[in-house]
Amino acid sequence: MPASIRDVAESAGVSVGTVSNVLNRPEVVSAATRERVLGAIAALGFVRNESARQLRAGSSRTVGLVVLDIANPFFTDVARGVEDVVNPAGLALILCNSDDRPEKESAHLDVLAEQRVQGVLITPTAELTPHLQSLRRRGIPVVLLDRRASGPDQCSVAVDDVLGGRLAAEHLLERGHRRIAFIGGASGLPQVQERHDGVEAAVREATGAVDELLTLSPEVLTVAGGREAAARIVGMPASRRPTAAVCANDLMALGVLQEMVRQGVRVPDEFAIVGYDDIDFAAAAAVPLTSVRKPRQELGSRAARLLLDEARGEGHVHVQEVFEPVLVVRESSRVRRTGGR
Amino acid sequence: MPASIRDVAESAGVSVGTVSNVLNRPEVVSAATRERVLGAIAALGFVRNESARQLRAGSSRTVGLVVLDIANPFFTDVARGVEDVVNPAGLALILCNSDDRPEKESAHLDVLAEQRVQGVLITPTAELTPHLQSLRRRGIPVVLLDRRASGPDQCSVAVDDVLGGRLAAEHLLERGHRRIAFIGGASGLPQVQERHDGVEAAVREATGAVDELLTLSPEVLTVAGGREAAARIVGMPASRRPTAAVCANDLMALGVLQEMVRQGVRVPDEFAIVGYDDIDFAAAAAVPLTSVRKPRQELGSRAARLLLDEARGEGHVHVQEVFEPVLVVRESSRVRRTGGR
DNA sequence: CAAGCCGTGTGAATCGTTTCAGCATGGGAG
DNA sequence: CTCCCATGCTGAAACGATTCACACGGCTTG
Repeated sequence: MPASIRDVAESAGVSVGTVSNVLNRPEVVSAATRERVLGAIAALGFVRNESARQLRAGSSRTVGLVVLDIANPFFTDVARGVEDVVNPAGLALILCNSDDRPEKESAHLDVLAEQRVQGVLITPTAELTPHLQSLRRRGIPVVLLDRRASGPDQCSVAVDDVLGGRLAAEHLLERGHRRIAFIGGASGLPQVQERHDGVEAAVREATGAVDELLTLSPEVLTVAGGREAAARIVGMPASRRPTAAVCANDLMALGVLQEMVRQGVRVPDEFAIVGYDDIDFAAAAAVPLTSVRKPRQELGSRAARLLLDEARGEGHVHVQEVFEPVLVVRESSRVRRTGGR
Repeated sequence: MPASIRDVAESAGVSVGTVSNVLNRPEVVSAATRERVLGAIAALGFVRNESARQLRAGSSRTVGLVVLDIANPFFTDVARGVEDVVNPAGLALILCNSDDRPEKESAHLDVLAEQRVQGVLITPTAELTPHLQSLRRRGIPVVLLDRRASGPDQCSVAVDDVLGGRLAAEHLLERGHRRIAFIGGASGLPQVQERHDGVEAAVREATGAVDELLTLSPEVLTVAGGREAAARIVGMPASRRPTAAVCANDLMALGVLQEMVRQGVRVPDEFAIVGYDDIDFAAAAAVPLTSVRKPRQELGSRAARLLLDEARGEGHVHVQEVFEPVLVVRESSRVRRTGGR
């Protein structure tokens, strides 16, 4: 129903080839003709049909971004970094939310493949779905985001999460904490596992044993999950109860904080909390959260640049970028009245 | 380069029409042929080219959502509501962020038009761009989100913001506050204007004058904007300084809170704050925020349902839905020591 | 036994754009 | 005057899937 390039051509009294030229290489068309064509385009309200162009061109002007949790500000910050690179390049971003569910992830990847996106940025769920492999086999660039590539045949942009976990744990150990909890999801995400490993290593080095490390795995990596974990901690006998927690992300840390406050446990005096990601809301929490900061926006923009480079082809070399996290100390882990150095 | 339907047909020894039938109406193909074709599809790794299908079909399997600020959790919650309706319907969601900038909004709308989306959900910037009108003229359904339609010729899903503003203000007035600030952006968004009007009306009714209402317009409707406004308030002489603020959204309320805390102003004792939207983080703030709650997810899902209905055609009637907001009282506006009833 | 029907499958037209070989036209160089 | 080239435009092929009229057997039916 909408006007096509043929209608424009007819109305301007030229051939379709000329209209296409006006659209794509205006310099080869004489000024007079160009004006006439542009007039017709405006008069008819012509809008190029991207499907047709794309069918001819073989690929679209879009890239896909698949995140684990769109409600987590960490990912919207990442998305903004991606957008800042991708839009100026004339590409549109299709933002998908997998909710950490492999089926949703696969479904989204299928759609992106059908759309013939130029490439996909993804923070995948724990197990890498075959859909991801098949995308790559089809020659569609895939860059892993916040997750290290398993081999040198793929780009990835991640953060040294072992270090991040270690920073968090060492900070608590220095503060005199000995019984520490690590709160991460049960989904088996490698990022989370690495954070755990960093914490564990630090605890072992400081105490000579890891018995002191309690690992809790709430169902989901959200505020609700944090609350769930905190409730379990509060339910423990005081003799075995940890005095501090490292959370695998800030949402869970906020959940832990909320539940502790609700149960009358004072933070940080009776229980210290360290989060991860350092989202903006961490600093604004009831008790401002100590957190492991990642360069969120830069993570996204760097990944997007790598993707565009790979999509351009021509001597692209795969890069596995690893950023260094930094610990930001705030109120939630301030030195304890009772213990400490 | 990827396998086309023709390759599949050849490999399975059937015509392309038959392959298409296997894909779209499997029941008209005999079981034996179907198996053979499916085998060929799997063997070749065939993925349907959506552009080609769409070129023929005339419209795509996508809808667009344009929001003012992707970093505002209010909008991600809305987006989730949209997704919950749209994905099960077999449609993909293209999420766009206008950052409250008309140029970005227009650019996104152009892209969506070229993509031939089934429809667009949008929280528009202050002035309605001509691009929006031209979309509608092209027969593409547009549903306004969190913004009332100006006429009965369009669907919209909004919240009674005059009421919301009134609820917030009456609450503060009951608590004994007289000099009240309204903190909203300078962008001229009608939603914000309506919240202001509600506050103003309540103040006038309670005090007989509106002199007591101070309106501040930070540049942006974000945490930074809130901080900016708070700094100005703190800089005022105590005699004229407001004792409470209604903020046009929770991000700004959080910013106000942060700045007040930083400047040593006690909340709520010296300064009370009411936010708007009731995002999850409002309850988790340093001082839990009183806020005007909107049904965020439902806003999105309702709008999406209206959009799908309109896109389906056949006797669609435009609906201007208005939800009622509810005030959720928390710590940031608890009764003052000094004043109050 | 002719007619009609059902179940399967074929093949060509079609969607709207891009691209490219090629055709006029006219002007300048030789 | 002829040759050549540049400029500006044309027209058709191509992209890949869908759809529809139609063909072909084999059956039922009257």
